[in-house]
Amino acid sequence: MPMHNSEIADSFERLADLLEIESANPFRVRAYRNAARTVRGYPRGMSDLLEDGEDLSELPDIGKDLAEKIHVMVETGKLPLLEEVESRTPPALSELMKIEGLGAIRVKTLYKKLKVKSLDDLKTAAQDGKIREVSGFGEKSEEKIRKHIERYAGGQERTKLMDAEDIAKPLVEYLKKAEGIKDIIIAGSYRRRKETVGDLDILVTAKRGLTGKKGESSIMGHFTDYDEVDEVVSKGKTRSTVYLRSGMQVDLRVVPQVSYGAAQHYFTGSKSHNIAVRTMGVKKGYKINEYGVFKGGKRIAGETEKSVYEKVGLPYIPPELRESRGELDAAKEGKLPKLITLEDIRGNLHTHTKATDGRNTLKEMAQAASELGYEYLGITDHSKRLTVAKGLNKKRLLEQIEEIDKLNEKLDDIVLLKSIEVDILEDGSLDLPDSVLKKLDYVVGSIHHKFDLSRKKQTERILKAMDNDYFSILGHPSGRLINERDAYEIDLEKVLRGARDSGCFIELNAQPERLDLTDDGCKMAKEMGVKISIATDAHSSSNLNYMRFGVDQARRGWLEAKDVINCRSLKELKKLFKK
DNA sequence: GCCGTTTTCGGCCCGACTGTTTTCAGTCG
Repeated sequence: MPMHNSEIADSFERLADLLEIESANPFRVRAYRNAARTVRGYPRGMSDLLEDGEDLSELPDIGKDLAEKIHVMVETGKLPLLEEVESRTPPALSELMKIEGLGAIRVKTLYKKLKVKSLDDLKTAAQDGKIREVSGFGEKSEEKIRKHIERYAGGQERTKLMDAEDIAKPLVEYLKKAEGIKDIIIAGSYRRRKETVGDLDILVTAKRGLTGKKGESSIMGHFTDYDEVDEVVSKGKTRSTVYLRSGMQVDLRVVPQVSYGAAQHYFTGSKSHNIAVRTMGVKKGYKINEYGVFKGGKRIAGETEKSVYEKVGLPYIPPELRESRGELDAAKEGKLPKLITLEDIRGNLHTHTKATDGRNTLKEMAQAASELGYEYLGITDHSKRLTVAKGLNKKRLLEQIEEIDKLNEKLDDIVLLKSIEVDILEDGSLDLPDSVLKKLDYVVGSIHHKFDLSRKKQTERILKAMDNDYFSILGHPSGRLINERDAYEIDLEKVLRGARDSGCFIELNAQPERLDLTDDGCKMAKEMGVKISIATDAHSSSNLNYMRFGVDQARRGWLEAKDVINCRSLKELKKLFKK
């Protein structure tokens, strides 16, 4: 079993924590954290890179030493230095640092003074009132620790973007009512449209005259008075942090208007993108922070994000690209993609109806799609193997084909396309015979069972399915459900190559809990010349609106309208489906 | 431990906020 990037990153982070507790050189500690971030965010597996003979020390923040450590980890599954450190410092101390308000120094103090070696020890010490007796701690610290142990135990899973929207939108509406608020934006990974977000970073500017002490604190007061606030962690003139009842952490920051762009840039991240931009600024003799771009103490830019990028000689970079995945080089060379927008979408190629597990009729789906301004809507009900969804057999599919033909005669502003989401069986054959598949406009094939095949077998299964003359689009290619079910193992590069060679397309499933293909997957597909279908897998007419989540993900994957088949006209699309 | 148009040594982001202090250390982002 090859070591996954996240496991390598976890080991580096644990090592960094323990070294920090041991008071190691802080820059060495940071080096491990930086390396962890690089490895965690790297689109390709370290083991794959090594297999291809790549030199890992070429990666940012990975030098000779860490390249060798990764090599050893991939080979043996072990990080000897971590084991050595863990033999003299209790490994669980690393976990204690995840408790809000506890850093390396305080964890070390509690370990030395109270022999706190684990979360349980910490809990007991807090309950017994021992912590307040340690110098440097007090009653309040002890109370906070007690509270945050519970919060930590309640889980620290990232929130799906759609759920984050449900939490953020009413809060933003509420904040807008605060006296003196001028602009408001949710920054952070929410603005980068990442599939999940950790916390909400809300940025506001206040009206002139109200940016003084009084205006800001009234905004903060309004914020912390919000009904859903469960706990106020900190509250200051320019920054406050709360936990909502949902468990979501929200940071609110107030900046003056002249700093709005710089602050947006700073708080939108990603961190590595910001560092790279700041470094470019330093080389030009500027200092860039959340308040602006400064030259010798004088602000020379910062009211808009565009002005910040301009000062370092770059065009505006859309938030979705700010992940240090090559966007700065592309921007320097004037090669940023012209990202796809929701308006580019002309149809939806994966939807279900009442015939299987959908909620609406063909006609209702057609009408809803027409209202969205679509030219076409593909109907892809399930095939017979999926009995729980009343999957269609040959006879019922033929009936649906007839029904669609009839309906199309009556519809004048939209065309329904005949299709199926056919199950890919374990051996790579399809769940319905070619004799019926060939009557369809196109075919979506998906895996709904046997998720646990080996990577090799799962890949071969898909490759074989795509070889079928009538196969058009691979549906939800990894099968993952965010926070619920891991992706099944596939060699995506091989699948993409297979798709290219057999004239197939890959779906970006826009369901907020799927978002499958990933952003990195989209980018890889684009680089390999494989086109994408962004589709909602709608099980009701209202689900058609999930398209925007798919478009967001596509933008994170650098996709342009020309990379997406459902940005084509119906005529062009039909040509694409002819193998 | 990484990095280099100030290149093999000497830097490595820093401001806001809290709590425990009595002028500041620790944490966070």
